[in-house]
Parts: sequence; C-alpha cells; structure tokens
Amino acid sequence: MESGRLFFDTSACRGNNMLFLGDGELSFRGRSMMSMEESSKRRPFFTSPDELFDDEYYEEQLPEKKRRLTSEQVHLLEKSFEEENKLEPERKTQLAKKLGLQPRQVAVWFQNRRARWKTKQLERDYDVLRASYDSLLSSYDSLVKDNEKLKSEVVSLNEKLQVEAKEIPGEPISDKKSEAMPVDIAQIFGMKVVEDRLSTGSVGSAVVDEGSPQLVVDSVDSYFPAENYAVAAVERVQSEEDDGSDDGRSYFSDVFVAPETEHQNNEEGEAMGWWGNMLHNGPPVLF
DNA sequence: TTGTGTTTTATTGCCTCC
DNA sequence: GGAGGCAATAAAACACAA
Repeated sequence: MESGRLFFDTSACRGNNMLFLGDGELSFRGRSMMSMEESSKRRPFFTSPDELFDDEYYEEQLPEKKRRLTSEQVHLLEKSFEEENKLEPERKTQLAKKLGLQPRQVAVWFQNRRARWKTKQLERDYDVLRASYDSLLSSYDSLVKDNEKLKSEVVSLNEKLQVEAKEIPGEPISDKKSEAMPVDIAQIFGMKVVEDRLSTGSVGSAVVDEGSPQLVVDSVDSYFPAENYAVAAVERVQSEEDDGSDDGRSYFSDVFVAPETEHQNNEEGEAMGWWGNMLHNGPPVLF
C-alpha cells in the first residue's frame, strides 16, 4: 500500500490536542516528509500530564507528525478496554472528550488493541496446545518403551520354556510345568489368572503376541498339554468360525481380554491389536 | 551514530449487519 | 447505503546492539 499522510496542524486541532485528522479526515497519497530540522525537535516518548494542558506544547508540534499517546491516555484506554473491548458510540465520545482525542483516534486505538489482544491470545492458545501435545507425546513414548520391554520379556520367557522342555525330554511336562508356568508368567506381568469358567469345560490360558513367538503352539508339538492350552485355542477359533464371528484377527489377539469386555473388544479392538487391547481394557486377564 | 528490529498509530479495502 | 469491524499494511516512533 503506497500511502502517506500529510497532517495539517490547524489551530482548531491544536487547541484540542488534535494533530491527527479525525473522522472526515483529509488524506493524501504520497510520502509524508519530515525535514532534518523537524526530526531534531522530537519529543520524548512520554509526555507529562502538565504538558498535556500546556498550550505551548501543542503549538510546538509540527505538522504531519504522528504523535504517540501519553501514558495517562494509554492507561485510561487500557482500563476502559479491560471493562469492555468493544466501543459503543457513546462511550467512544465520552472517552474522546475525557482524553482530549478525536473519537476516531479512540476507535482506532481500540481496533489496534483488539488486534494485539488477539495475537497474544493466539500465542497463549498455541502454548497450551504445544504443552498438551508434548505431554501426550511423552506419555506415548513411554508406553511404546514399556510395550517393547514387555514384548522382549515374553520372547525371552518363551525361549526359556522351550529350552527347559528340551532339557527334560522324558519328564511328563504336563505335571510339572504346564499348569505352573503360565501362573509364573502372569505374575511377572502382574496379571490376574482366572479359570475360564465360561469356556466349554477347558481351562485355558495363554501369553501371546501377534508379532512375537507364541507361547502356545499347535497341539502336536506343544510343550503344553493340548487339553489345557492348544485345544482351548482351537476350540475357540472353531466356535468363532462356526458362528461367523471371526473378524480375521488371530485367535490370540483376544485371549487377554477379560470375558466381560470381550464383546466390546470385538467391536472396537480391530485396529488396536494386542497392545491396543492392553491399553484399552486395562490389565489383561488369563483364563 | 547508524542500522535494524519492534511497537504504535493510522489508513485502506473488504465484509457483514441493519 | 452507511456504520462498524477486521486484516493487511504503511510509516513514525522508539529501543538497542555494534
């Protein structure tokens, strides 16, 4: 915008602290010029209240000079702005009279003040959102770390179990390990172990992850007795296939879900996976 | 002193509302 | 159509480092 102003210092304006053109102002295209002599006469930023009522003060003012409001004027305007940031015509006139300003100047001041307030408000909002985002990010990171840690624990426990199974080939593993081990694992994870009284006669439990080696393998090679684990799994998968409720997920993905939340999980858990279920449903329950 | 960045005052043009 | 609001911008006034 190529605009400049010439401020005409009329006596009428001068007597009323008006170096600015108010409503019905004259404005000119072109640059405002200020000579070296004029600029050397610049006043300090703040004017004393006494000066405000000094005629000479205004007579000294040179034409075309844009003057800042005094601290008193700004203070009063700020107070008024705090009360109400919009300016009705009556209040504008009153303020203008009180401050010795043009109503137009008061209106402009309020306009600019609203703009400054809005900018500050945007900055505050940004800070709040930023803090919230940072906090969420930090929580997420720590959950991801926990998740990784738990996964690796599951893997290492699985490996241990397999090694132990090979070391005692003749041992009837079902007596010694098959029932105790899941409980141990559950204790490590702080899980609650319950019997699956809801399932069809079998007591199953499993610790699994979609992306990691599974504790429960097929009934032929399984370390665990089929009647306790694999069969239960197969039965469950079978029943889901039969009634058409299989949503394509691994059977194991919902093994952890407490019975009362299973239905909910089937509806919502598809996109969440194993860890999503953990987060969504709270501590997993073995059954 | 001077260059540069920031703040303040004011204008312009567009939009909405009555 | 006029009044008033807002965004964008100009330009003066000011602050401050080099």
